[in-house]
Amino acid sequence: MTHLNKTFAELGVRDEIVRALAEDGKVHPFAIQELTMPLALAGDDLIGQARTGMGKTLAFGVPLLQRIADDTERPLTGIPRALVLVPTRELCLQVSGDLAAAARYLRVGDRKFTVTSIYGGRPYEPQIEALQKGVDVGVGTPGRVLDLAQQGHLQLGGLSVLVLDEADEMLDLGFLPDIERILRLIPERRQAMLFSATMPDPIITLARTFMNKPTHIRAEAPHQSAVHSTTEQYVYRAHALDKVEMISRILQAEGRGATMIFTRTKRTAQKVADELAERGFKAAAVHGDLGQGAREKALQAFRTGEIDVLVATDVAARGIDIEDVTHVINYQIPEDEQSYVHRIGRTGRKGKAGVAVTLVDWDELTRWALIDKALGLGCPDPAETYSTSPHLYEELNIPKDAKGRVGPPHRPDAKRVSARSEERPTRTRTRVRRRTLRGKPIGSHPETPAAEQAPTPESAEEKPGSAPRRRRRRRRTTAGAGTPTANSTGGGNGSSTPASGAMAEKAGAATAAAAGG
DNA sequence: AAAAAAT
Repeated sequence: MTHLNKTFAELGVRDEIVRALAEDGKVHPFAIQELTMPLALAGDDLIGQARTGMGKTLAFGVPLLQRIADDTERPLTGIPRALVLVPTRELCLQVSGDLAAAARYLRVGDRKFTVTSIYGGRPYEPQIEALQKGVDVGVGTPGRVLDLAQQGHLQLGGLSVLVLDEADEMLDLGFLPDIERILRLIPERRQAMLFSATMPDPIITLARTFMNKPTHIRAEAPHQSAVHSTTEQYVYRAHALDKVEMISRILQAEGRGATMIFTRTKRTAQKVADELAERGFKAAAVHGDLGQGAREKALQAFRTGEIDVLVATDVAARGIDIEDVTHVINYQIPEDEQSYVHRIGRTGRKGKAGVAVTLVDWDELTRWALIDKALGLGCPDPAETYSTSPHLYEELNIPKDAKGRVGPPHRPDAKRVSARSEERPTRTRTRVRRRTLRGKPIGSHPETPAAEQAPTPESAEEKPGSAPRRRRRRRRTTAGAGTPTANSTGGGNGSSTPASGAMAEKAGAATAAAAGG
């Protein structure tokens, strides 16, 4: 599922790039990279789809670098020849870092090949200076790219390659206007490559309006789940006031590594991060209300392991590649199925195992059911999982009541707690779907580690100092589905791409991180 | 309806 058979060298990638990749442990390309190479090098427009963490960045990055570096008819002049657009500033830094790493041995005459990031929230000067000194590949966010282009500092007339990373997001309503403006500044004759793990049909239809007979390449068969089979998905119903407590217990699970917690709003992200920090966890928040410096600082601290809990809005849902993220927790359910796929895609990358826990609040049941249905998870009503999944239950050490139901955490302030616990939806539990949920997480491996009774770090005591927490509404729960593998081909509009051959399974290799500031 | 993205 992840790899085919050739090496980067065998695919015709030039020595300088092969050497850089090899030094970073990348010798065998991931399936999407190998499938994309021939078409991308030929200059074809294409839509590339592969699951999260399976090497999409280099799938367009390597051929992009190779193509413009090899173009003898149009030697590099320092005017950008390729532009990669991404939805967030942090992803901009990551992608530009990845491309710069792959290009580090390439040279243009007597200078180095240049990749630069162009994004907002930072002073203009450094970016303008870099552009004036000469840039071969630009990686940027729409707003700043447009801004610098309109100011005349970024010349887009020389582009021969345009890439939309997280393409479905880039073509979503919020970004579309900017993308359309940028397209008007780019030469008609250019190669366009769109990549994402999720590509809703309407988006593909829209994409075809500005692409030239794009080939749709998929590393997995269309019917396969967009989620890795190596990621175990759990869904629980949870009451608003219990979420932080539940999470604090999950955070004590044996084997937990770096963990990302997603919220629907910026306020909640900050609140949860603060509460977890108060409880002694090494946590920080990342969301759009923070200054760019704080955003990058938090992400960097998370990358280095200085902190191991990152609470974020969807600003960090896509593309961010951090090794060893073992758990992803949805404190609030995502807006749609694409967001769910991308959020939990922060774990289980490159063949590694991952755990995704979604907490669903009563108010979110209807919306959750839609996501469940869209992804075929088979767990539409978390309320019914209330007393199931004893397995995970033990593993996460989430408290349950005498009847074995996942109950509210034990709190000194028994009054309030008991009152609320009586309201718990004991009733709603139909047994119908229980079989689906019994025991192991839906779609996960039958064998899972046993429980671990880790003591709560700090029981939920009332913090004198902390102000009475304002509660927000929104919750989530339930389990996920397992997944597949393999490759296949997708027939895009007119053209289609051949499926891949046998996929050798190999861990390691491929995509890397790097960010650079 | 939320978040992101230029200032």
